[in-house]
Amino acid sequence: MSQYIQVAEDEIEEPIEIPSEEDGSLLLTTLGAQFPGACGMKYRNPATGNFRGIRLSEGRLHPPDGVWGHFIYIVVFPKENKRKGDEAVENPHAKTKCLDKQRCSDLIVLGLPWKSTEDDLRRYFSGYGDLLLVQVKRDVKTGQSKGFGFIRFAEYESQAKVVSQRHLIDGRWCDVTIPNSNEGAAEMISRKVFIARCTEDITADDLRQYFSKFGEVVDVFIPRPFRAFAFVTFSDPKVARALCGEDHIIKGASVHVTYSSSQKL
DNA sequence: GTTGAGCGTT
Repeated sequence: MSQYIQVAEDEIEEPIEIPSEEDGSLLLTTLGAQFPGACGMKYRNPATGNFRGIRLSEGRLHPPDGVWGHFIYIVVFPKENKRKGDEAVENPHAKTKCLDKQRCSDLIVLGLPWKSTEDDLRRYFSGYGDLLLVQVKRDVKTGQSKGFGFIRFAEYESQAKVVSQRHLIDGRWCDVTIPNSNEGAAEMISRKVFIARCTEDITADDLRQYFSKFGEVVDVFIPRPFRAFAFVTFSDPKVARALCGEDHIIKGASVHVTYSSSQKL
């Protein structure tokens, strides 16, 4: 029969009571309704003092030895959410940690009228939430718009809403999607990452300072003359790997992190 | 001065 199970974000937080299904299993979706981004549960085994994982099968969590009992269960979130130096970890408001799974990305806006400006885009999309980036791509010589641009929201909810519909901007229907990130060689192991789309005012110090919050930076290299990219080397390859595929805003520019294509390991 | 699927000065 259905019962209520005590679940908490961690051992010091107050538990929430969450209902199981008729067969005693707990739907992961039910857990996710209270703890967005949750991927499992664990509990402290009194006999050993260790955590024990709860069995998950086809979206259902199953009680240990057939009964939930009086334990307080702890929600488990994906490992990426616990990245060292991530601001969500330092944030005292634990709730933001759950939403961390769904991070904002840059969004491409396709089909813009030739005349649309960044101000037009900002005016239009600010109705959906706070914007961290607004760009209209132009021919560097003529200044003529290429008919597409990029935006980025502060909140994932804004992003989710915007990509779910078409947009009438200055009389033309535009599509907004997550851009093609050229993440081909995913499983290479390296401490060095390639930083694409750098602007000329981003210095080596800027890069070092910015990326240090994710892990120890051991080298920064910016090719001269300016070529709009740079290399950052971390002491820990795990930090490099975690950052790959991400976009980061530095001095107003959305830089893109990948592994560098030509690399001697 | 033009255009209308795509992907951001590697």
